[in-house]
Parts: sequence; structure tokens; C-alpha cells
Amino acid sequence: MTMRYWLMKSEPETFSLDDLVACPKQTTAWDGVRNYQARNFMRDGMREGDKVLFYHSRTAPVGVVGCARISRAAYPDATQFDPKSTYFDPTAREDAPRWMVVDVTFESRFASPVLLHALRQMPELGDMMLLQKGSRLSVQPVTAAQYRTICRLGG
DNA sequence: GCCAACGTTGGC
DNA sequence: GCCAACGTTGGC
Repeated sequence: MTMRYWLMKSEPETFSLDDLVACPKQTTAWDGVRNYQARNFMRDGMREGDKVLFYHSRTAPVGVVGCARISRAAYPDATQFDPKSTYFDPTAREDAPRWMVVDVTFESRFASPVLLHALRQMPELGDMMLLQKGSRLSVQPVTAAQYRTICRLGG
């Protein structure tokens, strides 16, 4: 089975790459995704061993700060059933979970973040979903070539 | 904090 | 099923 590649966004004020490093086993359940397209990529596309670009959004400057991997395929997001969680979904049913998580494990921090501005300078990354006008998916696929290019830029 | 772009909701 | 209103995302 061929490995797949992804980009996952997080607001560092909420959950940064450093926060991932600080997790037990440097692993976290990627909870709180409440967009169907992103959910579908996680549920139907992601498999253990897939590679992830970790992207910091809504900060200054924004960009890819390191790499992670999928360490467990999709399973139900517990926060949808937790009334105390900000991610609580009152319409979600235990017997038919609507929202899923995957486990994400830290792999590396870039020597220098690959900023959005820098990505836009690279003609070979022109097709990246991240760079398309209006694109705002928090979980999105990248190609192997795009992944390699960005890792190389990160050093 | 602003606001463009996108997604969801709900009345009809 | 349409679409206006509303909510969210995320760069700037």
C-alpha cells in the first residue's frame, strides 16, 4: 500500500508543534475537525504511516513548521459526545459517530519554518490545495513531490 | 480586528 | 430545492 501525504493546520495558540512534542509519546488525537471534507480525508484517506506537514495558521508568520505521521487510522472523536467540550455536537449519536480523529505523532521540526510566502514563490507548488484562492480546508492531501519539496526547503 | 471566501442552516 | 442569513476560517 502506497504511503500518502497530508497537510494539517493548527492554530499554535490552540495546539502548536511544541504542544505535540510535549504530548505523551509525542502523539495526540487530532480532535475537533468539524468540516465534512476534512473529516472524509481523515476517515477515508488516512492510513497508519502516512506523512503529515504540520502547518501553523492564524499566527505570524504562517507556514509549515515540521513533520508528523499518522500513527492510528480514523476512530470516533470523543469530544463530539462531551457536553463540556468546545467541540461538543449535540446532534452526534454514539451508535453512529459523525466526527473522527486520527492519531498524529511528531517526527521532526524544520530547521527553519517554510512560510506561506515562500511556498507561493515556488512554481512547482502552484497546484497545492493550500495555495488555491479561497482554500481553507484544515486537512488536505499533498503529493509526494510537494511533500519532498517542502521538507527540502525546511532543511 | 477586519473581511473575503466558504460552509451550514432553515424558512419557504 | 432555493437561497438569504448566519457562522467559521484564516490571511493580512
